[in-house]
Amino acid sequence: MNNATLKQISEALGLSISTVSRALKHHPDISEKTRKRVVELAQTLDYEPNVNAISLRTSKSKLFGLIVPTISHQFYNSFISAVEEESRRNGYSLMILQSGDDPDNEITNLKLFRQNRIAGLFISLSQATTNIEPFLKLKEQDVPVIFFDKVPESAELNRVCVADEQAAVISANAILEKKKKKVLALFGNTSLLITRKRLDAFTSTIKNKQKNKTELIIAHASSSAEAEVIVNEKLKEKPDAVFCMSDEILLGAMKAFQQNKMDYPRDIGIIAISDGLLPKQYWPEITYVETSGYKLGKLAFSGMMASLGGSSFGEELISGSVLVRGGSL
Amino acid sequence: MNNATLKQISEALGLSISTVSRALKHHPDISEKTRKRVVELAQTLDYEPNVNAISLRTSKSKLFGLIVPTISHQFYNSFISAVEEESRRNGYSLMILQSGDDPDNEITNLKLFRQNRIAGLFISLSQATTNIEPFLKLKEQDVPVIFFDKVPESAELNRVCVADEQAAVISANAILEKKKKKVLALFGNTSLLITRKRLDAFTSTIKNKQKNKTELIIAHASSSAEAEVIVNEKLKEKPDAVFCMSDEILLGAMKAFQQNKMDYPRDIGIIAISDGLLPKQYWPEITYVETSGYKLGKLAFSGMMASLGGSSFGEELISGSVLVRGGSL
DNA sequence: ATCTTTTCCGCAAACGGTTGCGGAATGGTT
DNA sequence: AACCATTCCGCAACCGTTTGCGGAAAAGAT
Repeated sequence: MNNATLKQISEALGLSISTVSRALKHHPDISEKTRKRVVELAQTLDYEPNVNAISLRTSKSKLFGLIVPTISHQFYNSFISAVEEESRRNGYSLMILQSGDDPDNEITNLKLFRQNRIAGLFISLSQATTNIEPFLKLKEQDVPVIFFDKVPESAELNRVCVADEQAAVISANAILEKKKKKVLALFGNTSLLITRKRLDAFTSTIKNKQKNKTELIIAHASSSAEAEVIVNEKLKEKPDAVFCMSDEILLGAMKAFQQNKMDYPRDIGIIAISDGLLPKQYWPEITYVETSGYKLGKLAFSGMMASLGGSSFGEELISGSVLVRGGSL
Repeated sequence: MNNATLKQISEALGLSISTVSRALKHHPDISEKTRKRVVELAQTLDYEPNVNAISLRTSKSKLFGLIVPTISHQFYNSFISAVEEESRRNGYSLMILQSGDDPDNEITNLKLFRQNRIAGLFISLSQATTNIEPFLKLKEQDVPVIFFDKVPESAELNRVCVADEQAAVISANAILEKKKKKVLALFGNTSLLITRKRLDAFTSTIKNKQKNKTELIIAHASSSAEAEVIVNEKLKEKPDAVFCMSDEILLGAMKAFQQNKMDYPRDIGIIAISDGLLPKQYWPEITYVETSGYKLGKLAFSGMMASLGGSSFGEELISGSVLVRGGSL
């Protein structure tokens, strides 16, 4: 389908294939004169080494796989951008697949990746995934697996997460600082580790400062639509602040706000944990605790390179969850 | 890096490599007895044919490339989902790269794709791309190129677009139907064919129905932030309807609405051309003319398969742009 | 003139899978 | 017993690249 080969160049120049190969990679055996001739022709012919031949020979590909529940999510978008950037800088390519939050698709994707002989895998698990056996099998075959964001519980795996507890604590403190008395706190599905971590950190922070006597209404939603319904319902209890643990939930909450013509921050305060894109879509902009997918991507990539180098690491947290003040609290 | 090879299976079974190969693909030369033995062992060994070896041998890869300005866009997300689905169904893989709306990145991405010997390319051009020479070169090497959404002007290329004119006409008619008198119409950068098509169709539809004497304020914005500023400004002229030709512009307009505490549809009507995700984030939901990335993706894929089969096609339009009524007009 | 370096380059095998061709083994027919 | 057809399988070459090894040619040393 494509272009020139070493053989073609060698024949055109009356050299052997091996000489051309060596010339192209500055092997000291090759004279400067010959090298120049080769390089020149290679350029005019748009020669690109055939990665298939190289991969076949070395049994090493320069391809990473990445699986996310959906790319239609700002957090993952920025994560992907970071990994893509770093991959390129390090001579790797990246293949992106979506699980659609379906464990079956994860398996299918995994098979595709194995066929393509990926050198490593980044994965954020689907909500329903319980069996991580297939991923371990990959690991046994010396293909590093980096779990990120939605990670399994087993501790000896390579995991990269945002600072869940920290983000929740910062959120809780921001709410307490504003002397809110009745907080509606919205979380995702508790089957996810990430949910439980944020939930625990948030509630214990609120409760430990008993002098405030802040009341807490906790609810769970596993989709925007669900969050919308719940907020519509709970608004009757007149909370003076709402906390959303994710973009998805924030979206539902904001829709409920609009339906009830809530005037924030006057009638009610709102704060969320977010990557930062969605909060800026509203006016006043939503106050949020930033969990950067981009930074996490960079971290995940360095973890991958370390794993390729043979080292393994426990769970790592990204440090800088930081409060970004909008006008919503 | 990975698993079993034909050689390993053949040695374990005391057969030759070729017999194993044939057994695995139901070649009639192989007896049922032998085939069963082979298939069984292959399964327990998790045998997967090495795509590198196959690609190397056939000079054909089962990999498509796809370039979009950014994956952080609902229209492209759904387009990608469609192409991904179809690719999988047809035994292809998909590699996704972002140009970041930068022609230089497009070239870099193209190089990556050539190294990976892609079998075909889907691309939505960056705003600034003027030189499509490199894509033509690909085409000469029998790698079909399907342009979609942001397409170049040359007519003999394979192009797949949404029904731009139709969508604009539907929007204009919806506005006229509501007897609006002063319409603020927001468009993107005129360097894009897509902008000019929508602009022309929209304005001529409005103007041709002179009995309405509808006044038209036309403005251009190439980002959300710009749209926000413009709407804030133009709101002083008291339009009674706003038209946004894209999600990006709608986002900016809505922010300006919120800043001015506009109560739509009471104070002002709004309508947009969109894939449908963003309009549903607001309440009341925004009335929009749907341009489905998903459908376009399906169309693009069938175009790709046709091209691989040797046929070429002119510009194709997706038929069904349809009005989805929210509560905003 | 003979021998040793140095410089420069080619041979060949290997990575894993496919496939045309030829051939051994088996069974059946006279 | 001689022959033919059928069934089943292996040999070998090829895709493009890399690399250890060995060797020819040129240059230098004695």
